[in-house]
Amino acid sequence: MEEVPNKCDCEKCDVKEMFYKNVEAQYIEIVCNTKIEKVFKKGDMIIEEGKPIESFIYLKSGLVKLYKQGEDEKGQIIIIAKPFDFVNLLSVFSDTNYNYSVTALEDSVTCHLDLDHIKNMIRTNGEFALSVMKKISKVSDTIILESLTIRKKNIHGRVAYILLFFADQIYEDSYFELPLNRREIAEFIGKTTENVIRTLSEFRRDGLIKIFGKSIEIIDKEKLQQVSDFG
Amino acid sequence: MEEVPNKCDCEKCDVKEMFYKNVEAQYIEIVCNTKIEKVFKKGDMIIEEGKPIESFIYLKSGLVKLYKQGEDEKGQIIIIAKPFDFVNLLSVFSDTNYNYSVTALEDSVTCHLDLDHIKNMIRTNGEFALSVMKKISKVSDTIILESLTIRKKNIHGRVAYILLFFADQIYEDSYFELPLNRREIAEFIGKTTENVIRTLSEFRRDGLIKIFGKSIEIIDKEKLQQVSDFG
DNA sequence: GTCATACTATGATAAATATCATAATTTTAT
DNA sequence: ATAAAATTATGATATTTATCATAGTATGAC
Repeated sequence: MEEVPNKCDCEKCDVKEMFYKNVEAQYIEIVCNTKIEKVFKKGDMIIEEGKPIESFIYLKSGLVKLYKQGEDEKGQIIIIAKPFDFVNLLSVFSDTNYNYSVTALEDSVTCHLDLDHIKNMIRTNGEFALSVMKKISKVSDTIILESLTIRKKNIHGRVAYILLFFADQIYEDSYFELPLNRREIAEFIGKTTENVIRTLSEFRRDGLIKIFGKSIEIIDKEKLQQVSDFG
Repeated sequence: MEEVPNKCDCEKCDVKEMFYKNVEAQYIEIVCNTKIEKVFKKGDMIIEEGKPIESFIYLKSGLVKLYKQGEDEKGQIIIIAKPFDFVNLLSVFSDTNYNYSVTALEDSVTCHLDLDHIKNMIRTNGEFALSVMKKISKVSDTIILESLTIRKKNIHGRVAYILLFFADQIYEDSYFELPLNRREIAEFIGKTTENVIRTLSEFRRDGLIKIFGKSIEIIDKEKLQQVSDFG
């Protein structure tokens, strides 16, 4: 992991949006001057469960997984987060230590803002406070509703859902390279690795997808959608 | 449902705590004067999925369930909320309509505060903003972590977990009346009604609990805890 | 390049859970 | 009070999913 101090110049940054819309210039200055960017390679751990929460972190580029690693058991993936989904806002205002870990699924860059500065801005700027609140609320909502959606499906529905999730929401392409291995998909959808593999093989046999190792091509999207919806 | 306008006089109210600690007297006045209390009978619907979010609601007394009701399928219970767990803060700052429904499991009283007043207070009072944020964050965290906890258990573990949840966190008594019927327990833990019933019967046969209709007495708490932890 | 290790794959079997059927019991409505 | 409806209960069976076993394939370390 590499540290790169940087000015606030990211395109399409939600946080910047909140800043520029709502925050006076001198505060932007302070926050930007203390901002740190960190560069992570695929597989690097960004946040470790149990460690103290020291800054306000969001993802600038790349892809990460949030997960919980219980003792020797298998992990549980909570969400896959893409850029500008905040990474650590689940507990950042309610807890002192992380309840989950975050690992880079692809080479990723994170922005770290001083937590006290952010809190000061919330204290002194109401519109900014409401923006942050809206963002937190949205992310929590998404996690909860997605987990309910997945939980009512059988394994076929769950695997189909994940494939469409990557195709539609992450890569916007019917051909993509899976950022998770089969075990991680299993940890995301709450099934065993073997059955994830088996289900993918079935989808391939039925002509719904093509599999080239970690690469997937969705062939019959309509039918895959049906499996996701009704499975 | 009965409407009762009321002053801010509730004991142990988290919101009042936030107010008195952080908010100037004139704001308290405004919020209190527009506060409405509503009285619900067991089984009454408090919030209906899809309806617009019009106020900031929290539970003063009683017990409620948050759930999602999909078409003709069975519902999914998200959490059981007790007094001073806010009821509607999951989406209140990020959405215009409810993503879930709320129904009273016991006779309940809710407090309704004008949403615009609350937002104004957040705008004008930083400490209050941080308090609200902390509360939202905490509730979301709890929901997410609880759902992960349940999801890694088998049916025995899940039923044991629910029984201990009511005994320890809701009623603080090893003897209590279940506020959910067997179908609702099933909707909470994501298993079928029949298997919930069967599991309760097994626990009874094994001497872990006694069952008198909806009333439960936990006989061997240590063993039930083991089933919850390792099942 | 080769070896070790992890990942993908598939079959056989076991275990867990859901579904279907039926009946007793409790609750609700009239 | 009684009928209807919902809930609780249990057994039999089917289905789904997990586990165990084994092997091929890919990947990384040296």
